Amino acid sequence: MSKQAAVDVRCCPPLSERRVPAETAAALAPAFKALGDPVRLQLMSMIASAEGGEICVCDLTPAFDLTGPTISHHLKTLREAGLVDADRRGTWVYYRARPTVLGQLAALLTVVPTGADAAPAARPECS
Amino acid sequence: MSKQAAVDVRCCPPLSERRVPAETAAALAPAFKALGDPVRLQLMSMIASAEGGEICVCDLTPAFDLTGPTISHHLKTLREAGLVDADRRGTWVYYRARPTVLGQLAALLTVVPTGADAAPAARPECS
DNA sequence: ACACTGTCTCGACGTCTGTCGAATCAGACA
DNA sequence: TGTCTGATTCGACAGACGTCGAGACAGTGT
Repeated sequence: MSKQAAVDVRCCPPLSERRVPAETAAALAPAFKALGDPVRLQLMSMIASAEGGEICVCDLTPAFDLTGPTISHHLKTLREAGLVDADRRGTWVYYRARPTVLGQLAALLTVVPTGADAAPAARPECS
Repeated sequence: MSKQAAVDVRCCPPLSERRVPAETAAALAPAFKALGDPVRLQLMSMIASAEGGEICVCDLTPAFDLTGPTISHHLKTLREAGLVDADRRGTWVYYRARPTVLGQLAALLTVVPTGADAAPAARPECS
């Protein structure tokens, strides 16, 4: 308890809109740092895209060439960054994404189409 | 040259939409890692929100309680992550944001309001 | 009660990171 | 040319990070 403090910050004016104050940077940086490892980025994706909104650690671990303790460590990092929630159910532990925090980070990085375009259509949608 | 290789990856289906493949994670993680430091997050913001789209290192350095070399080191990190571009003009060096990469990261984190989702309003929009 | 399975914590290790001061490089201007 | 200022690179150091094996903890089932 008392961990997972990160990202209490009010909200999220785009990075490029106005200068991010030091406290906001200090609160948000840990979340970015947590995503700054390939393994954790994949874990985050597997959790966020899981059927039913949650996924068992037992499905996460075998997807990597890493030991259980190492995966557990990475999950802890994601948890402490406030990006995911864990929930033990019987023998297994399920992880669930916290869309709010993810949304804050996305909003912060959103590139405002400086000039005309005001619509949030800034979703490259990829081709 | 030859540095700043990061983020050549095609594009950006939201993290929560489909599982991010290992190569994509490996390519994108360095960018998140670069933003995972409070100082660099502030630097990135100052650069991205600068008037005229660019800002002089001489305006960046005095904004922190850090030495010149340290700021220079952080700027190099942002450069190598492909997040900014540097441009020397006479005595001064100007930094400019690369909105494309920023947009990719934002798209990746975007929370799709996928039908039955606990969280309403995907874009907190801040109040 | 016991054993078994799944997950986490602990301690250790080598590597990477953030910071600094000193030295170097790039232009401007006498 | 020489000197000055702004920015980067270099070398060093303490601390943080990613990884592992061993052990502890939580539930299930016999």
